[in-house]
Amino acid sequence: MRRGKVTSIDVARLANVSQSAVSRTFTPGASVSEETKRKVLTAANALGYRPNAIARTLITQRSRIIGVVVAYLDNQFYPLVLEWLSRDLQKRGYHILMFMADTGDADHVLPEILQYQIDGIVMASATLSSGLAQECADAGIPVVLFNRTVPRSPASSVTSDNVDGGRQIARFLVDGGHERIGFIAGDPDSSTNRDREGGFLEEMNRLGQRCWAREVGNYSLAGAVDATERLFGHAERPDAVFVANDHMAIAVMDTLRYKLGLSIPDDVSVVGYDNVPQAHWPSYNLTTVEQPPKPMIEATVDVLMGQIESRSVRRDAIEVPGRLVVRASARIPEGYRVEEENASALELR
Amino acid sequence: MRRGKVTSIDVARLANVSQSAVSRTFTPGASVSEETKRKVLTAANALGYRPNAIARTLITQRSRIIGVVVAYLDNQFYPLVLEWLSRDLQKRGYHILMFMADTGDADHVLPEILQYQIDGIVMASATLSSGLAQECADAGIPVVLFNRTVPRSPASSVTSDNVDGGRQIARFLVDGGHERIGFIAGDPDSSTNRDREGGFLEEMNRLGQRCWAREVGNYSLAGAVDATERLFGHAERPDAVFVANDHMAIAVMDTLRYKLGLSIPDDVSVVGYDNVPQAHWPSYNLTTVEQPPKPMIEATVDVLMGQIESRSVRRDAIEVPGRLVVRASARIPEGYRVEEENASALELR
DNA sequence: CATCGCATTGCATACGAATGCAACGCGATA
DNA sequence: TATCGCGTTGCATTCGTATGCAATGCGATG
Repeated sequence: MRRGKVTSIDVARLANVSQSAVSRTFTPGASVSEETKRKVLTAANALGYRPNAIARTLITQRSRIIGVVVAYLDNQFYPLVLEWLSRDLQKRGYHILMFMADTGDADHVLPEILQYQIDGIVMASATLSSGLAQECADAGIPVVLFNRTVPRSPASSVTSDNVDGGRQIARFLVDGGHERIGFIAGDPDSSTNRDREGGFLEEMNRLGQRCWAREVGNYSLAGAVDATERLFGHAERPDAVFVANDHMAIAVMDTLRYKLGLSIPDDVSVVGYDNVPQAHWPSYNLTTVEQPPKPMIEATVDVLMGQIESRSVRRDAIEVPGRLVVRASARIPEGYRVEEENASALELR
Repeated sequence: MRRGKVTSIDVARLANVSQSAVSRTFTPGASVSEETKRKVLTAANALGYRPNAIARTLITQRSRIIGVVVAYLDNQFYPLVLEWLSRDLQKRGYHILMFMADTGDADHVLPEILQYQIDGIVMASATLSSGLAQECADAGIPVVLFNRTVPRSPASSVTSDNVDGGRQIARFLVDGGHERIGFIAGDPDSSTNRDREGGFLEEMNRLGQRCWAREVGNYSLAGAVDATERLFGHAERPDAVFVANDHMAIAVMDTLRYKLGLSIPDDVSVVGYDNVPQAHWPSYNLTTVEQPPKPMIEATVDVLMGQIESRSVRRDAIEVPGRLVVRASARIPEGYRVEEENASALELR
């Protein structure tokens, strides 16, 4: 009895049928009579039989496991993505095998991943080199870069329109009458930062302004604090900052208020990116661009399932629109509608 | 070449050895000469061979996979646990298969879990009935309840000393001269809430006070907001609140400040539990009891590895001490040392 | 009544790696 | 030179399930 040692053969024996019959009973669409199925289910139930997913994987060449690579989980955006992605996949009979990458680069975990015969890979807050992405493609394993793109990579990607988001923010801040608009960058090598900054600068330029100052925060809290101190360490300081994501923006706000004694938005406007749950906590009330998690996750699952079912690895690139969410952390220009939060501003789910 | 179709047989053929030799090369401690090993590794490298973990699992009866069941990830405590647990396990060659439970009760995901022949289970922010825990024990699968206990369950558990934490908070608040101390409970059925509340009430009693008022917040943000409004909705209001975890305490603070216009800690002291990263964000500066994640995770991994290696499922119950972390959200009595945060209060990692 | 077709069933094999067992080779020893 | 022992090696089997193929039985049709 130990180690869940009930096999299809045990069930077959008890039900007086062949092992094939047992297998067919648990294979949707297989050819079994109602009568046989009933006998098998009764026996299976009596013995507490559960099909062995590992053995099934070996023969069908499908594990129904998706490898998810993450580099960090302290930016709240990612835990939420993980939760919903997992629920979505679970509904379809798939499960997540987690891999933590040390830095943003996940190449070193790939060999481990490949050992598990997973059906697909999702990279979130981590990137894969084109070389390894190609290797996955050759092996017939679909890869989705979540919230990232890599130029000539064969991997698929799901992102929000970061360039447009950057533009919206530039317009919003200029419309608000700001004249010294600064930028705190995330990881300068990341596609999210490049796109957000690119759109932002482009639109600033179109509107006849230049980015007044720029510091790098590397998407970390400590980096954001330092960047803020550098940015505001001079006699003349910015009257607005665009911070490349909410995670940093919150640290920026705290630093501005509690270390530099500035008032938001009276002394300085702050805008972030992502719309993480904390962004509408009353302490922050952060104006930001939403990256809609649900649509992004749905797209990710669709891409994966599509490629898995058709057994063809393609390069799908899905981009969902982002939406400016206006709250109170930045001066509000004429014509912008302030986000109406739920009855309680803290109803997060 | 597709589907990573390189098997140990292919390698054996190329290296002019038997399949056994290939297997032994990749099995630490097996009997192979240096010479053979070299040939095999060369061939394996040339073909890009990776042992198939699924096939290995089938024969060795060990998957090196730990099933982790979580009910939600919005309380920051859990993503961090997940991250570190995953890193710890990865170092030892184990990986996490994630399961999301719908409510706190995880019984319905167990059948799915069992199909994957996992070597152990960790339940975090989710509970298993004693019946199913017993089933796992019978199947030889160790189960660790993380941050939870269940009375007569055969499952192991790792917790911090919640009773003592509750006592420390009572003492701290009474020492602070508070006279109307309220409590906002989490999930009343959870062991964490019971223990924290139990220790708290016991010590209050010992010090000659009673809990002035109590509301239930169910460990959710919305619940905490409502509980706060009920608790402070009368003419006479508490001069201190103990909130059963930080996640809720933050919502409580925001509600007190921005909805009720109260000042912390001048009008009311707030104390939480867990010491999540947000607790030392300058906006909150929350006094709380730390549940030390690293020791708790180490204990969890030790328990799992111990039981897996000895092939014996026991009921280990590990309890690590908690520590009161004094910050600025509650009036500070004589004799308590305020926590010195790192250079930057935002250096979280 | 003979024939055909379809649905159901069992047999045998395959998936990829680990391992008990026996055989082998080599050097050391008597 | 014959024997012993140890370190290597290959053979054959095993893990638990899925599935192609052939065999069976049944009712329907002519």
